[in-house]
Formats: sequence, C-alpha cells, structure tokens
Amino acid sequence: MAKKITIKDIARESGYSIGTVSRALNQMPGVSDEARESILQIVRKYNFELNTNAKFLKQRNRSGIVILVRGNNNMLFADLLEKLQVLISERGYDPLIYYISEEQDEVEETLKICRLRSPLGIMYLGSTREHFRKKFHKITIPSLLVTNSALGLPFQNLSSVTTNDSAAAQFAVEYLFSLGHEEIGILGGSLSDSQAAKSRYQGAQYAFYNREKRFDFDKQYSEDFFTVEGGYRSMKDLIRKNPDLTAVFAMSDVSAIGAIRAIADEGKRVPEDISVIGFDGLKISDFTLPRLTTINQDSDMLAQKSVEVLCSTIEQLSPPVYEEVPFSFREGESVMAHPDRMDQEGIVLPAVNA
Amino acid sequence: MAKKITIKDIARESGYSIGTVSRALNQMPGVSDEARESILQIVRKYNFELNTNAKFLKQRNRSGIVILVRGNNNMLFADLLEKLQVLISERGYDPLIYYISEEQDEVEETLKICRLRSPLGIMYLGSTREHFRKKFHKITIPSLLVTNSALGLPFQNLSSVTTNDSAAAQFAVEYLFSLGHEEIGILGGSLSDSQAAKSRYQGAQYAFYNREKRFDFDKQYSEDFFTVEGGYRSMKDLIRKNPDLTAVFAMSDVSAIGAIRAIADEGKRVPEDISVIGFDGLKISDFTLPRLTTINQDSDMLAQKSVEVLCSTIEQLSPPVYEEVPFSFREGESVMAHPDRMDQEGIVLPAVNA
DNA sequence: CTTTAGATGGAAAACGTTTTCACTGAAACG
DNA sequence: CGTTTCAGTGAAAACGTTTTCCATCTAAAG
Repeated sequence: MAKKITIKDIARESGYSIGTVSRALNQMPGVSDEARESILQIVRKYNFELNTNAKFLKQRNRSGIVILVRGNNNMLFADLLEKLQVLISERGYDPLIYYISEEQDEVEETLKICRLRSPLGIMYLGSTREHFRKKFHKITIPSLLVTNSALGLPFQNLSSVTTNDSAAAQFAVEYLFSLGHEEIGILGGSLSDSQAAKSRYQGAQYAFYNREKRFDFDKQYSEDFFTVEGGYRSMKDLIRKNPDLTAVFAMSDVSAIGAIRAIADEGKRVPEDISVIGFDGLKISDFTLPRLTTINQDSDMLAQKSVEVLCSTIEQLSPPVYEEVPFSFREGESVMAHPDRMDQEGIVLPAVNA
Repeated sequence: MAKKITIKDIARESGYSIGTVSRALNQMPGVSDEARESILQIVRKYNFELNTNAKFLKQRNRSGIVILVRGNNNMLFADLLEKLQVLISERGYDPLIYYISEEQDEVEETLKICRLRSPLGIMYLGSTREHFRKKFHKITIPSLLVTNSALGLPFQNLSSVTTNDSAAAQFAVEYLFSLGHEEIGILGGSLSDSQAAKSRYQGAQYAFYNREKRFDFDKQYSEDFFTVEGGYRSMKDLIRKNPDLTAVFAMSDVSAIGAIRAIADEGKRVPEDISVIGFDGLKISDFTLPRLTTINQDSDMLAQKSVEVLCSTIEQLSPPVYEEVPFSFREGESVMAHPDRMDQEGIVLPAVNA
C-alpha cells in the first residue's frame, strides 16, 4: 500500500485550500462549479476517500440513531429492523444497529454506546424490564420504545410506539369467549419485565371482566420468556395446573408455536382439545400445522410511526409521545368453537377496534 | 448525554497527566502500579471509555467491520449476527450492521457504505447471486461470505466460511435412501444465485451417484426463494410434477416448514406419506408439528471462524481462505422409513463426516 | 466612481487520542 | 560523595478532518 493520501494532498495538487476541498467533498455551498469539478477530478484520480475517523472525531457523529435490539428471539424484530433502517436513512440520519443479549445491562450498554458514538437518539426493540425503568434516568437523549409502551413512565425523553396491545388482547380473549370457551389460559412474557406483556395481560383481564368471568391467576396464567421454549414450558405448566383448559391466549406467535408443541406432547390436539390464539402475525405462523390464528401487528406502521416520533422529538425537543397502532386479526386453524358450542350459530365476533 | 467525558477529565481528576492515563489504559509499561490503580478507579467511576475515532485516527488505523445482511428471511442470520457482533467487538474492531433488501444492488450498497465508513472488512450474510460475482471486482477490501462458499471465485480478497454443505446434503439424501426411499425430491434456493444451494444440490447428486440412482431434474427438483412461501411453492410444484414422491430434502428449515404445509394442503401426511428433511437446525423447527428432522449448522463455530478468517486476512493481507465447518444431524419426526422398508432392520445411517 | 453585498476561498482552531522526548528523583554504582 | 542509571512522569506534537471566522474579489447599486 502506497502512502495514505489525505485531503491536504488533494488541496495541494488542486491548488485550492483544505477547507475548499472539504466543502467540495461534502457538497456544501460556497464552492464554485469550476473548483468543485477540478477538485473532484483529482479525487477520482487518486481514488481518495476521507478518513472516517478524523471525520467522525471532528463532527462527533451528529447523525447517528441507534437501534438497540435486545434478545433477538423475537422474529418480529427482524422485519421491523430492516424497515426502521431504511426509514431512518431516508430521513438523513445514520442508523446504527446493536444487538445485546438478554443478560447484558441495557442501560449500561446504552451509555457505553453513547460515549462511543454520541447518537442523536435511541430506539429500543424489545425491552423494558423493571431494571431498565429503574436506571433509565441515566440516559438523557431522546429515546423510544418500539413495541413496549412507556405510557405512565416518568421520563421526559422516552416515547413509545406500540400496537394497541390491550385492545388486541381483549379482542383475542373475547374471541375465545364468543366461541364458547370458558377455561381460558394465558401465557406470555414476564409481567414485571415486559410492558407489552403487562398491557396484553390487562386487555385479557378486561375481557374477563366484561363477561363477568372469574380469572384464577394461579390456574390460568403462566409466564416465561417470549421464546418457543418459553411457550412450551408455560403451556406444560398450565396444563398441569389446569387440565380442563380448552383455549389459550399466547402473547406471541413463537410462544404459541411452543405451546402447540407442548399440547401435542401432552397427547392433545389443537384445536380439537385446546384452541390457541397467538400474537404478532409472523409470516411463518401462517404455515405451521395448524395455521396459527393470531393478532397481527402492523410492522410497516410500527416502523413508520417509530421513526416519525423519534425524529420529531429529536428535532423539536418535544415532550414524549405514546403512539398506538391498530392491530388486525388473522384467522388460521388453531382455534375452534368449544365442543359444547358446536352449533356455531349466533357466534358474534367481537369488533376489531384499536 | 451527561457531558462527554474525555481522557483529559480523567487526567485532571487523578492528578496525573494525559500521557500517563493513556499508558495506564493501554496496559503499557512505564506506569507505577499505584498510578495505574488510582487511574483505573476513576475510570471505573465514570465508566470512561476511550474515543475510538480519536484513537484510531492517531494510530492511523481504522476499526470498522461491516456485516451486510441481505434479505433477513433467513432466521439463522439472527443467531449468527449477535454472535458475530460480540466476537468482532472482542477483537477490538467495531461491528457495523447493515440490512439491505433483496432488491437492492449489494455491490453498489457496499461501495456506498465503504465511502461513508471506510471499513476494514466486510462480511456478507446470505448472498452471492450471479450479479454479485460479476461486479465484486469493484470491491477491494477484505471480504468474507458467511454461509456461501467463495471457493473457485477469482477474487483475491474474498474468503468464505460455510458449513460443509455438500457433505451435509449428501448425508441427508443418503439418509433418505438408507430408509428405503427412492422417489426423492429436492427443493431449495436458486442454483444460479446461491452458492449454498449449488453446493447442497451437488452433495445431493453425489448421493444419487453413489447409489447409482438416476436423478430426473425435471421431476425431482424445484427451486424458489429460501423462505416459507418459497418452500411452499416448490413443494406444490414437486407434487404436481411427481405425485409418487415419498421423501424430500429441503435446503433450509424455513423451506421445509413451507413444504410441510404444502404437503398437508395436498391432503398428505408428514412423514407417513412424504418424509421431509431440512437444513439449518433452527430452534423453532424443533417445536413444529412434526418436529423437523434436519441438518444442523453450527452457528457458534460459523461465527467464530468467520471472525477469525476475516480478521486474519485483514491483519496479514493473506490470500483468501475457504473454511468449512462440520455439520451435525438432528433427528426429529418428519422422516420415517419407506413403507416397503418398514422392517427397519439393516438400516445403516450414513456416516456424519464433514 | 464609490459603496455594498454576495460569492468564494484561506487560515487556523478544534476534535480526543497516541507517542516522542525530555525531565525528574531516587537507587545503584564506583 | 559524585556519577550513572532508570523507572515514572509530563508537555507537546502529531493524526486528518470540519467548521468558524475573515479576507478577497466581483458585480450590481447608488
């Protein structure tokens, strides 16, 4: 490798000053077309590239937006990620994606990243455990939870964009009720760690309340990670605690897939013995056996709103926003009417209202 | 962000000079234990970290390694990504993740990224379409294909780390043969676009050759994207072309899941009517109905080797390396012996030899 | 002719490190 | 005791940019 060629060399050879070359290279105003052209020619000749370290050192990365993904098990994230990245780029920001594992401390990692890259804002995909809420005050740049509500949290720099989890969950459970199910189980992520889980749990509770049904927490609820294994374990747990279960609301599609496996391993069938409704609307769960009946999250709109909200809080230093995106319903084959209700007459679907 | 803290601040607070702090932080000689300890304490207190841009600017080296993910459908990638990122960080480099969609021109995108970030190297997750191979000469920095072989390509800066695709595919098909299947179908990604697909196809052909079986391309092969939908379509296609099929080798787990759905939609059962063997060993495919029998890719080792190879080519400008990682076999429930061969006696598993 | 304003371009100060060099004081040596 | 040595330290010069603040130069306006 020949000696590294710098902007200074370009300046010398072109006869213009360093400042002018820099401006020409960054398409800034204040450079005549003539100068620009002659500079670019020399740049091309030497295949010159600005040194990124110097560049970023100087401008202190004033364009980065970090997307922090925690625990990549959630397949919805993969979909969201790509869309987020594109939208962020389109707005002229620079998307920086980081993965951290479940074990790492998201606040400390955030601080580390901030120190390193000084981003303008941060998006969190999949996280608000208790811990996070306790330490978040350390973070002062505009932030956004995607998929977990920040409503009610006392942070002036933390917005959120979520599906209308509560309404969606309520719909899901009412749907099961409307099909004649009485013994309905709920499984999903940790209520204390995941705000999404909490909202969905709450929505489910409304459904019980509306129907004046009793909900026995110990016999009808089980929580674990939002993973296939988690769903599997929860379902096993539920069946053990309540063998009469005829329907289950799983708070994510992957959990549902694990749950379906668990049901099969217990020698029962889906949906004949136990109906399962999921949450997410993953592409893959439309191809499983049985096809999953599920609540569909609108990843396009989630991504779009997320970028919109974060950028506007960055640009205008506005107060936090808690946006909700409507859900939709996707009918598969994993839910059927309760055997006592096989007439199918008079089943009225609850309204899909976000 | 709480005001940016620099080495200067550490120096002031510790009472030592900037130079000493720098030496302490880089475990260089010439610092007393006492000074080192007292400096480190303050560093810990503020969670201070050296600014990489400044550091690398001074040292005249760069630190970025780009991971370019194309088409995020492949769930294996999510797993790999996190591991790659961690390993790259551990080596002192700076992982930069970019997603591009299937439609974008990966070479042009790479060049754009290079202009922006001047990375030291690039890893490609999931891509070597024809197009890529045609234009790759434009890229001159050390590169690596993860999961697609670059063996035989005429590029001095392109290495690869793959599972031993050919051997694995050969094993898979021989396994089906050993269970008495004769009418075996193959489905997967595009042979002209995906080197992985090509290698797996080749391996499968060896199995046919070894058994002196004829392979009728038109009736036993169908290709589509490496997605659930792709698998679904291919399987439909295969069944139409060859209704007597009793076993299928799917070149990815997601394809296999789509294929299983297609088989079900045709009114047949897996594995009673058609056996399906997959490729990847995704966690989720161990929970489907039926559990998928599959070739397991060792994502840990893939990640580790990838980082190792790319870093060493970066550091030593060494010629390209084409590393292969051994596969393993995971038995599920999606494969059974051919009805004519139900005795099960004398079935000898082919050897798992990568 | 002046005056003014708008382009254009240059000089130089950052940005946060690493590293060289020179300077300490104290221990080791004769 | 004087000299040498040496580990430990600090000061300051890079590293290659961006960016601010001026200084020109031109052309239009008065």
